[in-house]
Amino acid sequence: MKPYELITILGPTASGKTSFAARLAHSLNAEIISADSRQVYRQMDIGTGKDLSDYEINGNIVPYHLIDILDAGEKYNVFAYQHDFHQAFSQICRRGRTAILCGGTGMYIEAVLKGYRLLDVPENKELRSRLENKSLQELTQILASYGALHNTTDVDTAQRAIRAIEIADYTQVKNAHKTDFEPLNSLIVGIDIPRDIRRKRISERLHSRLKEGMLDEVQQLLAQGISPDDLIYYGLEYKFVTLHAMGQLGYNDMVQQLEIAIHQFAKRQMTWFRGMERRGFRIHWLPYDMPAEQRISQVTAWYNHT
RNA sequence: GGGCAGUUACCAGAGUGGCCAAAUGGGGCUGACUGUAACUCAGCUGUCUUUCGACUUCGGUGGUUCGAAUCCAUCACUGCCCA
Repeated sequence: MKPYELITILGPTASGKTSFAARLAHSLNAEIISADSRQVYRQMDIGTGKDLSDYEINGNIVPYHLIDILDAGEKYNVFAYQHDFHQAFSQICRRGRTAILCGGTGMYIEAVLKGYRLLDVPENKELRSRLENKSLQELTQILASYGALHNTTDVDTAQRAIRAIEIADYTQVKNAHKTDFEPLNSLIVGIDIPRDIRRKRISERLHSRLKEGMLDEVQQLLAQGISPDDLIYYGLEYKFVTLHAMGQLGYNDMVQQLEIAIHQFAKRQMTWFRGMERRGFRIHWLPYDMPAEQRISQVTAWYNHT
């Protein structure tokens, strides 16, 4: 069996994966590569639950990558992630250290582990405005007219169909090259947390983040000129708090709806991880409440024995 | 004490004699996803059954009727108004 090239730690939000990954990294003299589609943004700290203090173990900062690499409001996507991941990964390898991929964005994790072949397709505003008012049926026809589909994403909504057309169109016109990253052999560890405890933690964490100034964080982003729509697109915290800031949602409704949305998000994350297992990834689940030292020695043993 | 309104599945809430296991929304569960993924979308959600279907439900009880969530009586509870 081929030796592991890295360790992946995954789990739903509020499962404690970051603090575990940091302790593990500290113990293995490893570095962490984040797999979180929202923590890439600077100034989006409380709402994305960055908890940068988690990376400090016994006074040492565990090196981490792909956090705070973009300004809020900028665009990011799987392609960029795949690229950035490999840049960080090869640096870490060059230093002779172990890389720990840790995060909750299932698609980003799968993209790098599986070696998705992607193309850097920028947003095509002209194309989008042209497709804006078309029905899903029309869009499906347009997409079909491009011939071979370049992906297998469910094209079940106009939004997804438009992006698929954008990609098909770009592929044709520019004749661009796809990324060519190899799949990676990773030990995958999942943090297993019972649903009721996960839900309880999510609720508690939401309330403490509100106390920590989550509303101010959003206010500040708005004050800097970031458009409400962009913030709303970021989802969850940024969506509901922005709606509240814009006067479209009362405080209590915001808290209530946001809490529900985060629970639903955590469920979707689990659906993705189970899907990965169905697609052939072996995930080693460890209980969320197993003592850290025990988890570290277990993971270390798995990692070394491949 | 008197008057009126109400009591429907986890919640909200339609339904006012047969087409009702009961609209719709929310929640919950399961799932899809190689492209903005903290997105977006789909299915299920009384019980048993893979399906067909069978069975038990619409506050309790007792009636009317071929047939009742729907009509009548009565009891209980809730809300509002008058005392």
